Amino acid sequence: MTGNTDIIFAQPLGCYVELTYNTRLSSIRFIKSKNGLKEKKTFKATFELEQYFGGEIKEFSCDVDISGLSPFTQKVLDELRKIKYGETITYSGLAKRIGSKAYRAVGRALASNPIPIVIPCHRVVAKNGIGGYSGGVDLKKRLLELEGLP
DNA sequence: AGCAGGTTTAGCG
DNA sequence: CGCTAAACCTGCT
Repeated sequence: MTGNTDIIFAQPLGCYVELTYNTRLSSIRFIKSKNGLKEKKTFKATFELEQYFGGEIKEFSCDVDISGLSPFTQKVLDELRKIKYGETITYSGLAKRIGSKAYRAVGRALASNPIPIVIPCHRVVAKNGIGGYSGGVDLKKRLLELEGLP
């Protein structure tokens, strides 16, 4: 693998974001380092992400590569991408959408989601609270606020 | 096989 | 009202 990566600074989150590409966008990760990293923008999705953070766009048009994940997980993530900007859904609600009541398994699927934000796992909240998040609940809150949610 | 996970719901103090 | 306990389903070790 060539390991093509882009890096941008996400103002609303207060941290850097690293995007990894293969043939498609394959993974996103958050970098908490305070040291000055160089922003690098070469792929379309990178610009989209930057525009998203700036509130200029609400949806992503780029495709993602989740072929390495299990069928159930892919199904969950695929369904999750249909959740629109500014909307939220509960773990059980999402499970119901794919014809299952495995809300616990849904949480697991989201935890193994390689591409947060583009696959809006932050829009999935617990029925009685905000729920959890791979990159930290604090990060999740900021993402929700960015979309105008309490 | 067994365990743990980004939950949920019901039951008690 | 806040907390503990058991249950559901999947992916991993």
